Amino acid sequence: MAGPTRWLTPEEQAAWRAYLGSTRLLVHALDRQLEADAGLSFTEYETLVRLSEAPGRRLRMRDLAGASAATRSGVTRTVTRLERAGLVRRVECEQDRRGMHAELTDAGAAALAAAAPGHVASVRAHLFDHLDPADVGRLRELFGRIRDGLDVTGEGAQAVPPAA
Amino acid sequence: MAGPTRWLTPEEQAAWRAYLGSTRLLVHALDRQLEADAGLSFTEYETLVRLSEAPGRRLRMRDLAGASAATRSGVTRTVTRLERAGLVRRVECEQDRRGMHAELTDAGAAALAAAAPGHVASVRAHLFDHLDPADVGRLRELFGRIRDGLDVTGEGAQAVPPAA
DNA sequence: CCCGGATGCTTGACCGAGCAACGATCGAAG
DNA sequence: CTTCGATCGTTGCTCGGTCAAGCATCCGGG
Repeated sequence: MAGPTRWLTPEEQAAWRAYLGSTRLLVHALDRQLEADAGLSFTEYETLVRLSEAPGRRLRMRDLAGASAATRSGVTRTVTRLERAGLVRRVECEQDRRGMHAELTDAGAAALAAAAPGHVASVRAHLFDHLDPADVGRLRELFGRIRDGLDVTGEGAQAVPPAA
Repeated sequence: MAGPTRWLTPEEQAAWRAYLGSTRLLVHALDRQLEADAGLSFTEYETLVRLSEAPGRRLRMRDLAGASAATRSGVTRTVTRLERAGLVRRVECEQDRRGMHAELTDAGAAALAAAAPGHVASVRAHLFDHLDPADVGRLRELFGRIRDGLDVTGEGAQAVPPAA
């Protein structure tokens, strides 16, 4: 530890709690909405989105994992679930025989198309309706920085620098 | 649905993804840090914090649930875990014989005191070091509004208002 | 060519959280 | 006082996720 703890100011604490609490409620609400409306979990929905944006509507498992901040095993199980539902198909990789592609099926694309409007409406209602354009830009820039500070230096040692 | 879907603008989409991704990474990092440093999950840590702030260092289960955006059953299990570790004690409620208090033990207070500096340092390193005071105020106000828009009107019907 | 370490995906064991259901208790209405 | 609906906390079930181990494959050094 570098020195005495610098506790959060009341303002920081309030911001931190509002951020945590609202995020938890928001994700939960989106999850429920998707599940009720389209029979998809938020994770599954996001997986479909990634695939739909990828060239050839397919992505290697590792890339899917990297893009989602999830572990490989989590991706495996999610894809298995989606495959069982017919929304995704596994395709072997020719260049690397270890590799696996997850490929969006037509049914998957249809499911995504059906689920998207409700999901977007929910995100708008709960999040963006409370933000003006300046907020959006600020949020983007701010959380972009936070993300970069996290996923590049993944290790916890960085959390409490030794001296400087 | 009120009308054609208003998709997210590229800016909104970027903000949304940065927000989601960084939050996921952040919470995960905090969880790992706490677990490694103090043997507590983030949920457990938060529970101890709430109790430490409550009068008499005790809170009813329902209030604990309400404060944490968690379900009653989740609180039951968390408290059971903490009780098994000796950090919390269950105390029956005199006014309401259905009720249960969770009360912080001295060992619990000590565990919290030991865990807090590292946790706060981690929150600073990953979050507040990227924010200036104006950002903090803005975040607080903004997420406060989002939270209020979510936990008061808990129902999903509000997500897509019929007309107005 | 062969071998050893690294990488990619999967699987098994475990854990934490939510939902639904349950028994116990409260409180208000008759 | 009795009764009926609502509330509190707990529990069974299931789901989704991580961790660690495993097998197959790749790739670079001898």
